[in-house]
Amino acid sequence: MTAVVTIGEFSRLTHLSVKALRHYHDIGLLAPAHVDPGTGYRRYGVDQVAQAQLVRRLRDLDLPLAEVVAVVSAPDEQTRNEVIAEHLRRMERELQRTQDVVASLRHLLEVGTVQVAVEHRTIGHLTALVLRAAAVARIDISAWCTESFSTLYRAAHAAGLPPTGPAGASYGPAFFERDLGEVLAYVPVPEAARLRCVGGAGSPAPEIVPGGRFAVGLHVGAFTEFDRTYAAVGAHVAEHDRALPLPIREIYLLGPPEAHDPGEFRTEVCWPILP
Amino acid sequence: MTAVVTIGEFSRLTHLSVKALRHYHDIGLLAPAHVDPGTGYRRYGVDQVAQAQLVRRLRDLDLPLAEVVAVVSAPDEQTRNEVIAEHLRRMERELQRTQDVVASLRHLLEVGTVQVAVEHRTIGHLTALVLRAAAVARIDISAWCTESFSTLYRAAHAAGLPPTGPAGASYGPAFFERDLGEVLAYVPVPEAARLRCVGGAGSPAPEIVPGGRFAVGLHVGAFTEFDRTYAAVGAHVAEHDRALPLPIREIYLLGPPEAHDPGEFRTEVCWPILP
DNA sequence: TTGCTCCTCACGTCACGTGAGGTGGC
DNA sequence: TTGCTCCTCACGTCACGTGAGGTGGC
Repeated sequence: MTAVVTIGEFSRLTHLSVKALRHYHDIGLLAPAHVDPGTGYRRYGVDQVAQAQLVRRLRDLDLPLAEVVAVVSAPDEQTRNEVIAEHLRRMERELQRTQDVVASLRHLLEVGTVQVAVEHRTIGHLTALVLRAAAVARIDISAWCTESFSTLYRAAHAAGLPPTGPAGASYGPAFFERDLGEVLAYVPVPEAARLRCVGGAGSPAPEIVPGGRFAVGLHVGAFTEFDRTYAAVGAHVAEHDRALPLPIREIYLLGPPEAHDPGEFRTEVCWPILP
Repeated sequence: MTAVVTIGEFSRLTHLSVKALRHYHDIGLLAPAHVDPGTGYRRYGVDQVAQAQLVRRLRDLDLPLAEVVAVVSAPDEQTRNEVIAEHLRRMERELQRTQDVVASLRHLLEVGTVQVAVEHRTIGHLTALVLRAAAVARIDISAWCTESFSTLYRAAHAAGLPPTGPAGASYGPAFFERDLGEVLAYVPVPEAARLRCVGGAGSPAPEIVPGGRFAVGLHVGAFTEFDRTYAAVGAHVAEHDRALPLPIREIYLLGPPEAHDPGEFRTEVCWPILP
């Protein structure tokens, strides 16, 4: 028989607040060993502290409660450790992003707004291997692009189609206005590809990517700084052209995996305008 | 005359979502240059993008909106940079804490619960220099203790009173149950000190710290691991003694600033019990 | 004229914290 | 018996996101 303690005692044992303990009971994580049916008084067994210690550390790492439940009720050690490891990787990525933003903020405060030369260009229709998604969240865009272009280049290579120009992607208005919207990634291939059967089932098939008239600015640097070139191109358009409510296109002249230093990345930002 | 754009265009220029822009307008941060009185349509000037870029970076760093307002409306560059710098320091501390918790989690998963030898001890009344606060938040406890003990040791030294034993602190029940409660820090000094006029105005004065009967366990290691020894001592008390609803005392046998490696810290955790 | 954009509520999210008002346990 | 602990609502926090329902602009 292990001893039982009141919620207040258990709080002192575990360094979890009474409010938190009641909440964990409400959601089914860490239910007390016994609840008095008349008074509702909670009694915790001292053998529950081990679980409480785990919960406390996971919450201190901001693991969402739903995942804490998953860890605590994991059928085996491996499942449990995988949830934790995935969260630690998420935190690593967050840290990297934070460092990028700090650098970007420093850059903004030092340099102020950037000057970007904006040119007008008519882009023709392109034959290309295409991947699209109806709703990509802005936070996921980097991972989505990495994966998509990897797939596209592999498919082009497997089909013996040499890319005929830089890859690109186009972003629907909702992607900016709602942080969630349609994205299309493409790798240009020879026109003749359309006549051939390319890839297997599930592989990207050749399509026509429609062209148009664009105001174009060259973005030099990391993707975290994209808004600065968008601001320059968009401001130019607002002052000199008529913007069209079509997707904005980015053309990746130089980027990963070829370039490793984000400072070297070169991307054209193409803003659709009235001809 | 700078051009004006709709909220949707401004969203594409700045990479701030339309919902976020409306929210920033509501709270008075980043108000549009013009609002149509009839329709409520917002029009932003393209010269507002610079401010928007700053806001976006600050929010990406999780600076609270109230402080973003403070930065954006700072009277001078120095005020602005100080708010930002303070936030960056906060983030540094957060990172350190996160790394500590990761280590602590790893330790828990590897070692499991710790064994702690618990002894019973009657502690007598102590003459000591004392600092107390009615409500210290758990997150602030480390900073509060560092500052308090620094003050106490300086006061003892200035008054020519050599500490007669290890320093300690006592934590009221609410400190654990509500993550916010009374804390008292003390440094023991010779009894004769009570007869002398010590320190100047505002300096801690000598007092009697009441003793009592305690269950005592030795905590070896970092303060982030405190809950493990609390669990051991508290469980022992629950099984063998009657706990009293009095403050729990910690006695700092070895800690900062003398020891630098948290692995070496030694602290006694004293749980008040019925004699 | 027809979509499309824009508008304003009202409510949801997440993990508790903050009281209010009341009762049981020692 | 007297505090003290414990209980359950109901609401607040923070920075927007998610619709609903409706109107203006090109």
